[in-house]
Amino acid sequence: MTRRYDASQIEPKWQRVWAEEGLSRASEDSDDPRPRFYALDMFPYPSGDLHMGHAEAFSGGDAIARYQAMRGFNVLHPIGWDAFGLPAENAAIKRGLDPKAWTYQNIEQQAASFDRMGMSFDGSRRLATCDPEYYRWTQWLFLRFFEKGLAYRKTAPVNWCPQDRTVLANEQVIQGACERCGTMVERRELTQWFYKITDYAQRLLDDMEDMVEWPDRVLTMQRNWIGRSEGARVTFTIAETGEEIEIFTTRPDTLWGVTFFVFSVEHPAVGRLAELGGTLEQVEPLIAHARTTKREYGDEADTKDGVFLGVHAVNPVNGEQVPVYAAPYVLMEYGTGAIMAVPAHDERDFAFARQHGVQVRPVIQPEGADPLDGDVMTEAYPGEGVMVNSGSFDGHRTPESIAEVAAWLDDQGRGHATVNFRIHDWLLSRQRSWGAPIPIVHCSTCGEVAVPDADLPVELPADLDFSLGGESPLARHPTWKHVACPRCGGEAERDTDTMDTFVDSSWYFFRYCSPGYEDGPFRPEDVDRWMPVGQYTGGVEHAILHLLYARFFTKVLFDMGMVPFTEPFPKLMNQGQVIYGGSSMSKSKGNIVEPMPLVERWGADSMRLIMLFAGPFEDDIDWKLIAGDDPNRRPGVHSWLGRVFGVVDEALARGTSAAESDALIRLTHRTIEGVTHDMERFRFNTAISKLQVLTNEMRTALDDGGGALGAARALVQLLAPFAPFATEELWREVLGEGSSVHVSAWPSFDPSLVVEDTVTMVVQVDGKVRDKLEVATGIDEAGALELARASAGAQRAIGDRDVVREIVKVPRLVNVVTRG
RNA sequence: GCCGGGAUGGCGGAAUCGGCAGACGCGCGGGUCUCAAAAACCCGUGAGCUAACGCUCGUGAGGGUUCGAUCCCCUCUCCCGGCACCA
Repeated sequence: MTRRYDASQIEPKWQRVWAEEGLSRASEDSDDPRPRFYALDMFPYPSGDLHMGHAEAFSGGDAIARYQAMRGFNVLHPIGWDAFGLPAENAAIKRGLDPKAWTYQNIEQQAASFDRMGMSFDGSRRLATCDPEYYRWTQWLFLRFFEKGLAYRKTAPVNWCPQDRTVLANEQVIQGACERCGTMVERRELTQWFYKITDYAQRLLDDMEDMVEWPDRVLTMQRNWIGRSEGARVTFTIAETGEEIEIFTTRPDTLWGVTFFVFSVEHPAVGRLAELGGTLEQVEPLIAHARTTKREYGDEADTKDGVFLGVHAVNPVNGEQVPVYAAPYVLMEYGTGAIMAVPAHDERDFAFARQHGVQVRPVIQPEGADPLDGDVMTEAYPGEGVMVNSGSFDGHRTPESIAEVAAWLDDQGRGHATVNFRIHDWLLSRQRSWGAPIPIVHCSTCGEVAVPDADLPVELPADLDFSLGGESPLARHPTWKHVACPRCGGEAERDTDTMDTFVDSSWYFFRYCSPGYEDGPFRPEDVDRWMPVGQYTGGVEHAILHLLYARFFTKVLFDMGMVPFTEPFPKLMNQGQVIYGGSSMSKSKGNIVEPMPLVERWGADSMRLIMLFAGPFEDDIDWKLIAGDDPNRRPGVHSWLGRVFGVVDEALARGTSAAESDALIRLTHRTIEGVTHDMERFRFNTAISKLQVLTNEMRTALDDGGGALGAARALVQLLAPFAPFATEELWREVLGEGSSVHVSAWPSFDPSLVVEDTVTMVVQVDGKVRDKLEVATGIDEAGALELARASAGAQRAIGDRDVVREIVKVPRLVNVVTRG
């Protein structure tokens, strides 16, 4: 009597049993002999219920966690929520909801959905970054950074939405407009808090050399973001005022080719110099434009835009005076916000020079080509060559001369070799109220004063008014900010900004090691035991921000002696996105497919198998292509699970009364080997296909009257990380095991049984397959050749032509080469 | 523009120390069962030629290396992702 597969009967039952048994709890028992494994998934943001992206990511992460547990590891697999941030506040503004209630309600819903999906999270370690007992330590860490000078305040330009009257993060500015109301944002100078990540730029770069188990694209993105350039800083002088202006260049060897000088229009000196030069009228519109408009890139007209300021710069290497311009093509945020322009050897400078009629003077001549002539050049020459018109450096070759000139500048006191980074310090303050308050008190006598550790957390007040107003709800609160200065006791005000949510997520993985710890963000011994993370799983959208910040935090904690390693995530795995019809799912496109209805209809096991069988884990899944448009169509993996129930049931019924065939035993061992190998490389799709092959062969064996009990046990165990509910049912209820399949030992294989005793040998003639022979695996070359020559297919193809060569690769192939 | 990754049946994908291209699944076609449908199960399914045995073509395009190329090399086209006036 074959048991029918019914997920709705099976899944809620085991969900309950596992919770009662505490199956997923990591062991802190010091007598536990098992090695530890930390399986970490990027924690979700609690806006609404789980979406398809979560279903995909966590299906993979959970498969890894369950696999490692069966491999004999004591697995830590925690979950939490990245729970501060804009959506909660927007819900409050738009719909008058309490952000805290909204957030915790969503967390409960997502937690229930995770349970329903069979995720093996250790529920005793659950956290949310908006819990006061969590952000207490976010604030504590901020103060440690502050003490070290790694958190500081400075005035910087930020994105300001005049409609919503608030600062926005860069991510919240879409094509120059506020993501919420569509208003063009302005740039405003505001005093903000920063983390000094630039101090760690070189180390963040260097340590990537050893991170061989990260995806290349993520490493590349981080390298580009850090943007290291070697070059020199050179000091120019404004002829009319005598003030010195430093520039950064990667090509000091072209200094003798400078024919003009350019400030970014946002450079603070521009207004003053334009006034002096009598060109303020022409310059002002450019400055105003830059202030209110997001830069458009790739705009040809913009590249050549610019205004002569009416003043001149003195070139330190030859004393020449060159005209000074202000132009939008020079970025305030890179280098010093001012450049020396060498049109003969820089594309952008060349375009600008031709537009404005500035001289082009080549100082690098390509070897073995016609000499460059500045008057007739049609494009810049950025390549290598020999220096000319460069004083005593004439005849020196680039690129070697770059360092030579830099060293010479240093000797002369006119500049110095340096390294420039593109990365900026991390602006962490937000004029938002659903975040961790910055634990600083501003006192008119004492200045910036740290809130004493004993007074942490600085808690958010419960009664914030989220209606739109002049200042943030926190700043507007009638009493919250007014406190006594911790140092002098005088009247003072709290900082009313909160921290970027990326601060919250830069250390949550440490907290999981010591849930509820009262004496610090984590207990160092716990972190020492569990970390670094064994496997980190999450979306590639965090390739730069979160992963870079978390690496930065870890290095700072290392320097403080709090953790014994400098990289938190040696292994990183990025899942692909779930898209629909070639583009991302979104409300506006109306193409959102929800995972939970799928789970209710077909079961969590089927949902997980659909996700992992669809293709390589790191590739996108186009839901339209793999599932079609009919939600009631039975998924193929669901039918397969039904067949698995059939074969396991039948294998048990037959028991040992019928012998298991040698072929099936060998296939079972090959499957164990193959699936194990695939799990190590996250090739879930091919692992599942191997299990399907085994299922099909078991079906055949049973239909032929044979046994399949050994194969059945292996199948159930190997499938357990993917389909935890169905396999538990089969393991305990059908196979009658006393304890969970998820704590059973991952099956091992006998290498001697992995090798087939016969193999198909391909017989080729002139590289084309002409016959296939079944031969013994251990066949020797002479034997193989003899069989091949004699085969009907080879005879027919060779005909009466001469055999000129025979290639034998035992036992797989013989290729007979003819000439005829 | 620069960097990274791709292109294989109707579809998702498999196979790379160079050696049977298309595993596994979806879809589709045919069949069994059924009054019928669904489900389940069985068979078939790259294209073309052939009565059949078989043969030819085929992994984005072109070329090269090789007995043999989806795999290695060169040139090109297109697609996806990231960065984007970075001096």
